[in-house]
Amino acid sequence: MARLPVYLRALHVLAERGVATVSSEELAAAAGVNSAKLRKDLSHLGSYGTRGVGYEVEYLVYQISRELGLTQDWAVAIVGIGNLGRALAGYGGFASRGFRMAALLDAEPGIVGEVIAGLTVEHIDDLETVIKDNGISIAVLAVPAAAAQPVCDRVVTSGVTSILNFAPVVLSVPDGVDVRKVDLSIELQILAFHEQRKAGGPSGVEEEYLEAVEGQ
Amino acid sequence: MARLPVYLRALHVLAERGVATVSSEELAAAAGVNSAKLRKDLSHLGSYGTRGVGYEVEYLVYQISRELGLTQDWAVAIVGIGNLGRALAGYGGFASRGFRMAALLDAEPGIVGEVIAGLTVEHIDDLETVIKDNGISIAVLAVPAAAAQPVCDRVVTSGVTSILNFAPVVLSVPDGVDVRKVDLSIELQILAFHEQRKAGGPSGVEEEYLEAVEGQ
DNA sequence: CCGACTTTGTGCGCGTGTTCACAAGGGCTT
DNA sequence: AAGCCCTTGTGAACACGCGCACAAAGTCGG
Repeated sequence: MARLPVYLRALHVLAERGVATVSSEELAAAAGVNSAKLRKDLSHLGSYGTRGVGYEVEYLVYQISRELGLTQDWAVAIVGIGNLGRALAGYGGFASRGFRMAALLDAEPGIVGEVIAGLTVEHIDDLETVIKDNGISIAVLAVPAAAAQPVCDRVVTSGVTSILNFAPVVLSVPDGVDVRKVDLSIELQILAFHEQRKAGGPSGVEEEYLEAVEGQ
Repeated sequence: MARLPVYLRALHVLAERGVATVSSEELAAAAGVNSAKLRKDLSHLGSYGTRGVGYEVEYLVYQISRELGLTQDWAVAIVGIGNLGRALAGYGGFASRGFRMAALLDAEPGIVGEVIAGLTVEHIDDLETVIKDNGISIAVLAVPAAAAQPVCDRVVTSGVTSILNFAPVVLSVPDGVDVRKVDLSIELQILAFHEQRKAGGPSGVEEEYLEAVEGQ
């Protein structure tokens, strides 16, 4: 389930506060979901709650981490070390959750060799070797749109089976390979859509258009 | 609908290639969705197709842009000019879609005054003034987790009604304010979850745990 | 001008995910 | 030890979105 990471974060916050046990109601509020949904989610990975009391925070953290596969560490490569790639390489939220930045790759000669967050940027020509030698199974693509599909094909051929794609294109991959897409522009467009709705819909422009046409 | 931006991008690509008309089947393939779903989506914003022919690319671009509110320009502020904030400020995908970066804000004295992508970073103390003077209705939060809720409260008070949140916290906002959340760590965790499933589920660790406990 | 072909727009059934509501179960107090 | 209270876990109704399949509609060739 896609909500487990949210629960996990809320649990970590509670654990830091020294909270030992939490009810589904409280945790649901912290995670911003319905309490029944939370209980059903948790029941899908076993019965780890105590009726009349709630869930033991520490144990639940362990169970969710295990379910998500965060008890093992995952080697991640970032391909494309532009502004976004650099930001991702330096983002602390990854390392703290079992994700290890194992390689940075770029095509630009001026960038190759640079050291970022303790890693030397390698040339994309060595992509296959780097991925295999480091046992990388997750790749993050922060390359230009035109390069995304070719790079994608190469990382898949090299054995990567999970891809986080920041390029604004629809990647096609073989069965068995997972792709998640983050498109910053799309997020803003969705906000603009709702923003416009609040302001009374697209009517104003519509009428201008019709008037312009019919006025001829 | 959240898919309209995807259609729009595919249409832009087609328009650049000089394609004048497109069938739902082709466009659906380019956007990576089912053709019936695409037709239903498009029919929700009016009947802009011609049976037996398809959709006129240019006209459809206009209609979707209008529906999404991209025919007007939106003033956007980025709060938090760390690595991620810089990457966002320099991201070309925004300006090309009617989004105008109108202000950059940060709390760090060493960053305030810096010029990024043609904009001078302003101090967050002036947040209210900056937002009102520039007519900003959309804010992007790229601040540390601890600062997210206070900053959120301030931008909302200043009149912002749409927020794109990169901080790993659940923001609480009044009714009428839209929040979209992008959490890079969660995306990776979801990939790890599926990755683990491919490798046979969390069984290995489970057994180790049980053996360790029962062996006592 | 007509018929065959193509493609849109949509009614309908299905599966999934969500929520309500409650029974089962465990702790706590007396 | 017994009853009360609290919280989990889940059965069942509900809502929603998806996709199939087909009728309506418009184009193109003869």
